[in-house]
Amino acid sequence: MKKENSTNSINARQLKGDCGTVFTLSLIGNRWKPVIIWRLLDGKMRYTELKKSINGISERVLVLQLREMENDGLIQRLIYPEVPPRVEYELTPLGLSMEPILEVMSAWGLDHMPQEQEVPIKVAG
Amino acid sequence: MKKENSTNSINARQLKGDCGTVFTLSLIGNRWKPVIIWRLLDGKMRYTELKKSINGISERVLVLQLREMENDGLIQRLIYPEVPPRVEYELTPLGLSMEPILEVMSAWGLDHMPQEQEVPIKVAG
DNA sequence: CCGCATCCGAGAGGATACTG
DNA sequence: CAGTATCCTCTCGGATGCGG
Repeated sequence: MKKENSTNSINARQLKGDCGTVFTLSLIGNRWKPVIIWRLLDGKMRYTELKKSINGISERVLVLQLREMENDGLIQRLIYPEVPPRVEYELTPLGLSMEPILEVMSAWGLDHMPQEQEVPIKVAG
Repeated sequence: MKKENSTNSINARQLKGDCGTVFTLSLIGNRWKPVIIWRLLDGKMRYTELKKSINGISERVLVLQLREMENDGLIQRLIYPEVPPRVEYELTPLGLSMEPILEVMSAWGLDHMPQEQEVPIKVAG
């Protein structure tokens, strides 16, 4: 809470802050991208692996998100010319650089969620 | 990039991470809320003040966002029974606790935006 | 001054069937 | 296996007019 500016006009810090957050959220401020990045922080994954690990996402949406993230330079798509086909997704350095943001958001969320229920760890492996 | 888990199953860190980020983004992961919080970090503001300071937002959307944020406990609405009416919006402690998140997102955004153009500071005051 | 009511278009995200 | 192709719903956000 800085009151360095006592007038009602907007200051540069605010405008730049807007800019930054708006840009950041344009890349990851939606339903699935943070989850995808979170998964890929443990290393590259194949398409079906991602799909199975992300509960509730549809195929269409997963592909759309992956394509957008590839265009934004957050992930890299690795295609192996094999039969059956094999595609892996991997974070770029830019994507990796988002880890601190996700950590902060995750920590705040866990701290302030209504009732912190422990997530069941049991997952089909 | 932690590879503490070499199997393909999901681990607890990931699930909790999802949870936290999804919850956090459900509160501020949209077009205007980060900007509104950013404004209020400098202190409480009146409705019209907010409207003028946030370029491009419509009245309807501003009110909707403010109501949602009030319901989520991020801001407090202060009504002064005067004529003409006077309403001020102020961050709650919960809303204030989001400052670090916005700072991190803003910093990352400014660092990685295509061309960092200086924002013109000239604003009608 | 501070909204609320109404209408509207765009697009995000979902379900499902099909293909190289 | 790794996607396309359709179709559909629902919410977000915008424009505008009115009311206490």
